[in-house]
Amino acid sequence: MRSQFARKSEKTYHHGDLRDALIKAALREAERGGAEAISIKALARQLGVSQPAPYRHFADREALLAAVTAEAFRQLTAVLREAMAEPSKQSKLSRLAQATLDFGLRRNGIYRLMFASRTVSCAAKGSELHEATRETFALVIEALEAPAVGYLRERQALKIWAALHGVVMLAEQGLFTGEAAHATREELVEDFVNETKAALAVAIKDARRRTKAGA
Amino acid sequence: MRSQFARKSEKTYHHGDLRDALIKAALREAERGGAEAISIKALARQLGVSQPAPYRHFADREALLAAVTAEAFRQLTAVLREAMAEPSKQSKLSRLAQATLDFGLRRNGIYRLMFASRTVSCAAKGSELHEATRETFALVIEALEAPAVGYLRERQALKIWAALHGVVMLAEQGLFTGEAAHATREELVEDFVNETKAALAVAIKDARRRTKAGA
DNA sequence: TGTTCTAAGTTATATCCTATTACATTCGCG
DNA sequence: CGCGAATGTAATAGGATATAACTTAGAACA
Repeated sequence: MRSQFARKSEKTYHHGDLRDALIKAALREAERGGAEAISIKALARQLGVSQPAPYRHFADREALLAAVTAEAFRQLTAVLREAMAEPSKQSKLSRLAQATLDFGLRRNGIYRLMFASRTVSCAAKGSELHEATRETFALVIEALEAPAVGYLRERQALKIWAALHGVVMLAEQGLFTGEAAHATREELVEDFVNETKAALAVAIKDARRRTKAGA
Repeated sequence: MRSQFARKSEKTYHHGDLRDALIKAALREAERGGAEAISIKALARQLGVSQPAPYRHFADREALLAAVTAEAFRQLTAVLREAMAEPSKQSKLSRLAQATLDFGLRRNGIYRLMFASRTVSCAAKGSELHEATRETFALVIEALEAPAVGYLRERQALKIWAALHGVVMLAEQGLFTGEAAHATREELVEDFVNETKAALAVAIKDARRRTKAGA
């Protein structure tokens, strides 16, 4: 693999790994400015190739965005997996939650690309992007550290996942800076984490009791 | 006020109320397609004025988006106020929550304009847009139907507001259509509503007990 | 090893969009 | 009624997406 820097000096006809370089460069652009900041023309310029060259690798801008978003989801998955793996007094769920918040705020442009654009909802069922999002969600379920009892886990995972995104969104909007913000974002996230744990414990106990009664 | 249709037939030099017509037309465009679907040029064409005419009313595209977003917030506020006002067996909070979900899904393009773009976070403190968002949030606090005890209300309002947005986001992403979706969106929202009520009741009772002890 | 096929570049071009400048028209107020 | 400000228009510059037709080099096989 030839880097985009090598390309600039060596000036070979073929870039070597333009597709990958485009995704990486697009991620950098999205980091500040979200999806709107991604311009195929500008990327081509950056990488030292002609303006239409990227179209050899992506049918159109949407296709590039989908690939970039998929890569972003994989990065988030990696970050969350790492956060869950490191030894800590906190629960896995708490670490996943705080890591999500951190990712959402620190890399907000990318985060908006992932959750606030229509790219994901347009992804077909077997697509790279669709798979990447499902893998991330699977990690949320794993973080609950609860046995699979019907769909209880999935339901609680959906709830905490939704709540987390809401906190990131409102934080980005600046709703935490006014007089309303006597709760920090981290505190709110921890609230949601604790409520999730409690609800999950109750629901599972309840389900088991019912199973026993039925047997 | 002269409508954009009158403009087309009468063909007067001055539109009459171009600023307002632009905002209304832009809202229609945003309804399908979000912010990206708003093109100043296309709007001008629709309204039968020259392409640069809109720039007499908005410094640039961002300024138009801000005005459109502010109008969207006012519409949401109106919808929520109405939902809260109508007689119902449900609590005010529940009605506000379900109405928000409905708005977020039915008018998703506009919703994304309001919550998923950087327009709001860039709004200056005294701006029209900033005021419109604060008014909406004030309604959330009102829906709690709780006395002001410190910042307890604000905190719970933030939490339910965040959770609601999360549900809308994930629903739009299609996370409710897989095997994980044995809970409908409405059920999840109702869960959050109930948790909020419970948490609020506990917190207020707790705060009062402490006040009494202190007195 | 040499030929050829194909993937991955290039240049040229069409079309759309934002935004500015300089000019024209009309509204409203003294 | 006349003049200035508000609100239009035409012309134009510059950037973006996307396609078509042409070119190059890498690989694959005789």
